[in-house]
Amino acid sequence: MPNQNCIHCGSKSDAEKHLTQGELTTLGTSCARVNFKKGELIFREGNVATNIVYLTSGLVKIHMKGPVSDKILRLTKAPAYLGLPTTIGDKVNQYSATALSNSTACFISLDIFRDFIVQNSGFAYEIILDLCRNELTDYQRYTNLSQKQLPGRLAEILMCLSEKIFESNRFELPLSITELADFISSSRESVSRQLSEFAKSKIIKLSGRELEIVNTELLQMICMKG
DNA sequence: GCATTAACCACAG
DNA sequence: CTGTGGTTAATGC
Repeated sequence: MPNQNCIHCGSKSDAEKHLTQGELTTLGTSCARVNFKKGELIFREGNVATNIVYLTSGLVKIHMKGPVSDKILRLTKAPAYLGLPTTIGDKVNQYSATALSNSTACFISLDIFRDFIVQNSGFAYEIILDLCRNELTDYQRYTNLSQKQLPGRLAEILMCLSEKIFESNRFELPLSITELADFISSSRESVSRQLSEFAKSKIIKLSGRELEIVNTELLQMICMKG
């Protein structure tokens, strides 16, 4: 595969915008762009981490194996880095990333990436910023999810999908019922029932995977009350 | 006690 | 994988 031309790439991360022409050229020699189909694994928990992965298009779930079942940690929408903590923080991936839609990701050699952090403070700062923001939203989600009952937890995820991911009241559910359960730490049966409940009380409309939030105010209420 | 919540199991599409 | 019904354990009036 020929080297990527990162200099003129339109999907640079905020950090990469700080790179010099020379650094971008270096980046090009060690960056490979790969397409993934919906459902394909981008990197696997337990494998050796040798690349930084930057998602340029698509939606991805970050998940790890629990003692009982899979646990979805986070949904990540492009553009975003997928595994900075697991790639830099350990030699082996602590979690997996799976494409929820057709996606494109750049694989960047860890050595090069580390050099940029050491050499370029603007680049390093953006990376730290990214990590900090993610950590904050994760803290928020986990405190929220751990203190709400099922309706509140499900409502929160639906609101999040609607507001943050799709920016619409109407969207196709990117997660199966089982995955929703893995996300909000519940059982698939409970999620299934709760979704029907929401539909029955006209808060949402669900046909197949198509979901429409009809009564946003009420869903918001349920979300906040827990 | 009684009601509520939600997990677990089993079975059927 | 999803939906449903029955059962059960924990928790809160």
